[in-house]
Amino acid sequence: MSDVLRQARLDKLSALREMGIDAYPARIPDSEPIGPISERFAGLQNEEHSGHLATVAGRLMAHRGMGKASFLDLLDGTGKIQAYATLDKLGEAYALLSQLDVGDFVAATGEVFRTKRGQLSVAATELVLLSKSIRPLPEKWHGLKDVEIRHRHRALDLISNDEVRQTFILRSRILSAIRRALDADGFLEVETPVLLPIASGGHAKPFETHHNALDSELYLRIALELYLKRVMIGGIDRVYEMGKCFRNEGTSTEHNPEFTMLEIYQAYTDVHGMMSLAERLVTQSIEASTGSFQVEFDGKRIDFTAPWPRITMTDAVAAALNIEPALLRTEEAIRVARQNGIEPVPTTPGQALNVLFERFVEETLIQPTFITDYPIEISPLAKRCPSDDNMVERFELFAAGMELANAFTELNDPIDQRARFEAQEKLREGGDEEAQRMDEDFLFAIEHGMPPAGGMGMGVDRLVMLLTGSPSIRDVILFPTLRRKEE
RNA sequence: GGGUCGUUAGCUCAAUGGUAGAGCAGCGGACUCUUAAUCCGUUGGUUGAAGGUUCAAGUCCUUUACGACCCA
Repeated sequence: MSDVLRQARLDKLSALREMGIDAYPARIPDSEPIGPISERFAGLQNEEHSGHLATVAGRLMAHRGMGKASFLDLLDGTGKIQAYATLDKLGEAYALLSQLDVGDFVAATGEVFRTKRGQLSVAATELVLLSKSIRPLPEKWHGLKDVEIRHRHRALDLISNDEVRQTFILRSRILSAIRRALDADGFLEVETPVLLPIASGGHAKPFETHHNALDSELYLRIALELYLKRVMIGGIDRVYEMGKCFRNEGTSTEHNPEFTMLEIYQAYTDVHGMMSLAERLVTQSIEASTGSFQVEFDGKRIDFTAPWPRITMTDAVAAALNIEPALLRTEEAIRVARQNGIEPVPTTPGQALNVLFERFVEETLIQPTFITDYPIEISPLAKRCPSDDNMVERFELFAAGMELANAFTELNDPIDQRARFEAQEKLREGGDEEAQRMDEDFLFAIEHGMPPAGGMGMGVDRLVMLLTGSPSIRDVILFPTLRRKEE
């Protein structure tokens, strides 16, 4: 950057030192939050004085000098208030103003009053520099728009763009609403390892790392599933974890290599229990955050009022292609895929159904919709449907064309589970790098008996995207993964 | 991985292939009720990087970095 602006502020630092002022004092005046003051004196008439002496502290966001009087806008985490600084009230301390810049932190003490023009203000009798900034903030009116700077230097984005700050406040409220809802239902939040000898429980390539002291390769987790099930096998009937998972793949508006996953396991229920749990969680998140069940997202209006429609994958694909559902349950499904230009041509009916779904249905699911009954070959951890050996009891929840959640009646048959893992390893040998890994430690646990259970995973970032109307996952992750830039 | 678009002052943006500009911020001055304060004056540039075409390149071409969007 041009050092001229920085140098001007460094010169002010020197000037302050000569004035005997510490620009970064360790002891600061006691102050009160700005927001409550604004609320308390909202009824103050123009030119009326409250008689209340307040000290406020915040970042200087604007400085309007009038010669022997100045107006300072101070912003803290709760709100903004104006300080009115005049030569006659401040005396020699008024000289401090000439060394202040927008971006500095300042405390002002004085009586709360309302100006002629109706602005609630503090008539400063004392002005104290709390911390000096030596770089200029982005421009006050147009703010910071450059997406790259916004992501690389999120602090500036948060300062400049109020809606960004609001998004992350809402994110926090959504997360705590989820925890509150689950805790109230008797779920226990646990923490399971991030560094694993084998990354299983999902279809994805993991990040690899190395443990020096153990001299062993480790992987970053791609899912929480198999460890949470071990906890449930151990007798914690209702368990969840909300934490980072890592997938070694490209980025998009819906993908970040590290993302926040919520996984929930509940003994003595099934996929249907998970459906109503999904509806409850989203409903309570909305009530705790935006309060609005109608969400504007990417130009579309999405209505989260439950219950949400439920449709089988087979019926959804059949409707999209205008064919008979029965056709998709047989080898004919492969022919249908070929006819619709699917490349490479799937080898099993289940894979064909899944690819057709992803190609022709997924993006059309704008309103919240449960898609149920998934092919077994893409669901190695889910229990079979009693009526159809080729399908499993599973749903995925879609909204705005995005996958929001994924749930099953959990497979608790250890013999079948081993066979499913073996089938996955075969796929891996056939070149599918994302096929799931055999996890002997998990099999060891499940062989001791696992209760019947429902389980669900939910993409927390995507839920936050929808509820805050953010079209990119990078809008809801404070520090999204970016390529390193040479400076 | 492929395609499209973008990158110019601290920030937001201009500039037919022909002298790189504006607003805000900054700096100097005036101003005791402003709030995008106002008024006068003024500083600030390796146009992301490298190469090429041309009398002349921010602009055209090639390569490249980073970002955004779309596609697989």
